[in-house]
Amino acid sequence: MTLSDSRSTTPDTRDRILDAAEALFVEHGLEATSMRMITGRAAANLAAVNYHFGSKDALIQAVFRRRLTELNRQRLAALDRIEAEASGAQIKPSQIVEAFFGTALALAADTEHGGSTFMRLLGRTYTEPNGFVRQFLAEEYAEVLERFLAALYGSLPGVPREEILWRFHFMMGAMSYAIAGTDALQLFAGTFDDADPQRLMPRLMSFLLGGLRAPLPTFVPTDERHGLDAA
Amino acid sequence: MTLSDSRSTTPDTRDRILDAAEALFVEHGLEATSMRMITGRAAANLAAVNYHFGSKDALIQAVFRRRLTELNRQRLAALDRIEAEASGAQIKPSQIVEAFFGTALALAADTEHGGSTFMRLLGRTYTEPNGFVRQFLAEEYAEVLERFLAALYGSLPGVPREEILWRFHFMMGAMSYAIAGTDALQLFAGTFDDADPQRLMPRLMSFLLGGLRAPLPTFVPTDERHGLDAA
DNA sequence: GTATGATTAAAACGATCGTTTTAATTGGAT
DNA sequence: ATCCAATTAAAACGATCGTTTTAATCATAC
Repeated sequence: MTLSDSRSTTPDTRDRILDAAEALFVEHGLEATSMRMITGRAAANLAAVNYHFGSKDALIQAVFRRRLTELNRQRLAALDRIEAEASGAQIKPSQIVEAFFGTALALAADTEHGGSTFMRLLGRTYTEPNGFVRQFLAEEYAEVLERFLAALYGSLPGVPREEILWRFHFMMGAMSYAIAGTDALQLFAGTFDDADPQRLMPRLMSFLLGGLRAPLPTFVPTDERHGLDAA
Repeated sequence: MTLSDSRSTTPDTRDRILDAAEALFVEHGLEATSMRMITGRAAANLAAVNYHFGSKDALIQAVFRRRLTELNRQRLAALDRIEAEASGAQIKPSQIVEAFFGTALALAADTEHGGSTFMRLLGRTYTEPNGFVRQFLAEEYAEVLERFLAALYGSLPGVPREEILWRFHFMMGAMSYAIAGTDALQLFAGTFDDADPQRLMPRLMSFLLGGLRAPLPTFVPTDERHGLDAA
């Protein structure tokens, strides 16, 4: 065997490196995390990363792929189940939203197996400037996005697809901030006591569905202000 | 004079460095942008950054402060105007949202004076892991956030403040992705033709207000699934 | 026990980083 | 014209980066 037996009682060097890198990437970012920081935290030799993964870039991909493959598999499985239960009938947008974002939030709530750590990393990586990371994420997400967007199109007939695409993008942003919330919100409001992850899910879901089902914007071609009526 | 006369016909070295750094920070990120890249693009000597700003960190702060001070000044002015016109009466949440996010989007639509460039940078910096950047942004935003959150609390009586705080956070995430949308969405959906910045404003506003005014989540203390009714 | 392949250890590689130092050049005021 | 402060230019600093090389150690099959 060459790589990743991965079925041993104590985590081998390869897994320790992945865990250390994941945690450090969240804490300092991809670029600011050095190989020496990673191998130091993993109690491995400096050359171990290049030996097991080939390069730092390959390690970054391995860190993301390890979690992302399983997350997207769960997402597709949830969508499959919904579509099977509907058996051709109309699917509610809330079901689709919950399948996509609920699965992610469930992983983000899993603090025992490092899922929470990874989701914080993933949330801030959607806007990562690093070119190869962006392309890698795009490829990893291609199938899932295609499936879920198609499902949303079908569940919201009459709504322009561009509008759905934008709103899905907005929902991704809200989710990203929701997951990173513990980091960012404490900077905003001094004391932010209610970071109960159990409440985060319904909070985000209400917000996302409210935004998704909001009245369509009335675009005024001139520079006249748009008229959104009150709350 | 010691620094920043800043009223000359041709941009001086200091301004050229700020513009170059701003553009490079968007393209490559803060850490991945080197002093040599900055001074090279600005047609300045390598030592010019340390001479005019003192350090790279100080330059980063200068890049953000230059735009952020004016943006937040406009935001507070818009809020002042709204509260003056209301003269004690109830203010609609849509007005507050538009004052905060509309001002930002207007800056993001200003491609002539680099406002668009900066807002893309700002959006991805909210989740920046770099410690000193986060603290700097928190300080720059402290007053504005306090004012706007207080205004939202007043305009949404009966809604728990924690809920408003979270939803404001979600709105920040949606706006961040909205501004970075041109970058990120083209990775998602292959051809994404409708990036008309004129339509972005009403699109985002509808979504934000829909999310802000969504029904409050019903939190179920057990692990029972939450019941959000359909679309 | 010994050979063999996988892994770890230790040291060094060239490159680039942010910063500093020293010198040259500029532009006004006297 | 001359001095002086501000700015620019050029070169080097030590530190750290990702990576590679070479040697030592480990585990296992024979």
